[in-house]
Amino acid sequence: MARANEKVEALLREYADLIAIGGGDAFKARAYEKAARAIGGHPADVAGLDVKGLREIPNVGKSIAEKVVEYLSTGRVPDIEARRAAVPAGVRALTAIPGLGPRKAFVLYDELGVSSVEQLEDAIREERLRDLKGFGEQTEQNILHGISVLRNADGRILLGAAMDIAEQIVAEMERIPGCVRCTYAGSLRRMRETIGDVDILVAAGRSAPFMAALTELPLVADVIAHGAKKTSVRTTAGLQVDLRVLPPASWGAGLQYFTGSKAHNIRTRALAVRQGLKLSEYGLFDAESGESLASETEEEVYGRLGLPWIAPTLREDRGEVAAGLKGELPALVEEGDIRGDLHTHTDLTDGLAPLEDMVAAAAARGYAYYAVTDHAPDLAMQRMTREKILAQREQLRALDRTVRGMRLLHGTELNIGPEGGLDWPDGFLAGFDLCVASVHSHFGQSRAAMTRRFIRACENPNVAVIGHPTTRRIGRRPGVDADFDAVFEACARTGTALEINAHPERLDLGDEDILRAKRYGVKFAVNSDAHATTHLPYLRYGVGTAQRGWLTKDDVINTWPWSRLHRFLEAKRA
DNA sequence: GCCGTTTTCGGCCCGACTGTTTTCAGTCG
Repeated sequence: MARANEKVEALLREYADLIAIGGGDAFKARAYEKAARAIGGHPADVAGLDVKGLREIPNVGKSIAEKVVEYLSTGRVPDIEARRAAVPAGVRALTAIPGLGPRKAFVLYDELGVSSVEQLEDAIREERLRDLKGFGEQTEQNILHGISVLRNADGRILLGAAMDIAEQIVAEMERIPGCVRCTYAGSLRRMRETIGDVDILVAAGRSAPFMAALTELPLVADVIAHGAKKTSVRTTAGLQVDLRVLPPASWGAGLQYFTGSKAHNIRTRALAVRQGLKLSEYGLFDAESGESLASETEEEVYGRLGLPWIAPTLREDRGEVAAGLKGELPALVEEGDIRGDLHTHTDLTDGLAPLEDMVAAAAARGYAYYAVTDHAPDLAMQRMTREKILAQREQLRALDRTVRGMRLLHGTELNIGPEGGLDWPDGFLAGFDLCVASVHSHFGQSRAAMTRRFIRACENPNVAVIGHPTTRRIGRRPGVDADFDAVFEACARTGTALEINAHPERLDLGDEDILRAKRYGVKFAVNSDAHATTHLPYLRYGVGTAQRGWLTKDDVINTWPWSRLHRFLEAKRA
């Protein structure tokens, strides 16, 4: 979604990096980083704000607000351009190499004139680095290795892929004698949509057996660090995995610390400091006496700080600590609250499994209702016809009489055409229990046309849910450009739910958009979009994303009993 | 550069690991 916020965020991040490289005040660099993040996550478009409005955003003060206004009105900020002139862009690119930070990057530029990854490789080959203070032969090797890592895997991998690896490693660790507890932490536990590295925690008396076992796993390609408290490896897929072994008595403090986020930890540590306490991964201590006050469970640690336990998916410093202090944390939707999946496919279109198999797999998950929503004819390659979908309806109704405890819904996933039209006329659509409508083509329309297109779809009385609203594919394709605030408003006005598509390549809507949409009073549907029985469990990632958007059961229509969901669908059609 | 239930000045989270040093700086999370 192209908002001015993202551009401003990138600009401020660049400025922060340039300050760090230039050897400026580290706290100043961090101030710019904090402001960048705050603006990136701010719900309102900063393009419409003046200095006063900008300063109401946390961590944005007079100086940054003025730079942002200047940037938005003229496209230029002289201070930043001066920094750019002093430090070529290539030097900043060097800091993307793992193990090479701003200080060493600047030394390379200052002493050797290196200002690109290629020049750095040449300098290493010519052995020009080892004469520099703080550099040596090993550093050369580490940088070369970092460059190859950078080129092979550009950083983060999808939530689902990281979860698969983490769960394998956790299972291996749990088999080792002496393992008291083991789980994954970090951004994975927070259910971020992409994962930079996986943090595994073990509670045990001795660390050595676990450290050794990790380095010997077949999926390990490379041992990055191997110590008593921490071991880091890189998997064959290029994912970094950090293992930490903690004494069982500090499990809760360690889990809290390594779950993060960094910003949440800074917030909780600051809260501790104000109470004369010190919070580290080993526990919550009295700052004066050093006495340990809490460490065994996260509940104790948060409790001693005056907070209720905060769900990991909320720990992004989006106001969860303040809400916790006031007792106003939302009762988040949980996977167990989901009563049915409202967007699934069968092999009648591009799914892999026949109707009976999908229904059996859904029943095994304990759902109260389940919608089959195969593609409609405008997605031409699916070759759908009225006859085929009506035959499926017959088959589904017959199956419904044999399945106990689960209501089957016959639906379809319609295509929202370039003008906002749908595959079938209203009369035919009225025969479905539920229609999901999604954009599958013409991604490049103008913002105005795309916005009109979504709003027209919302205004169709048969459309209950807008499927994967931005149509992004994480890491492959950005979302379409539309005025989503206008779309969210239309959804709220017409009683149309927005999907939180749980497929790990989509997670669409994403957390930031969910937070924005919720302000309009929109309802959501967390759906798997399963094309195979094995996709039904993807729902967990959608629920995690919904939690990251602070959603409760009441916000999510497929947690509702059928009677309430039915009324919601009927109200739209009335 | 930002911020304030100790504050408009003086803090700003904290520890592990590595490689270079011989007590520490840089990097990372």
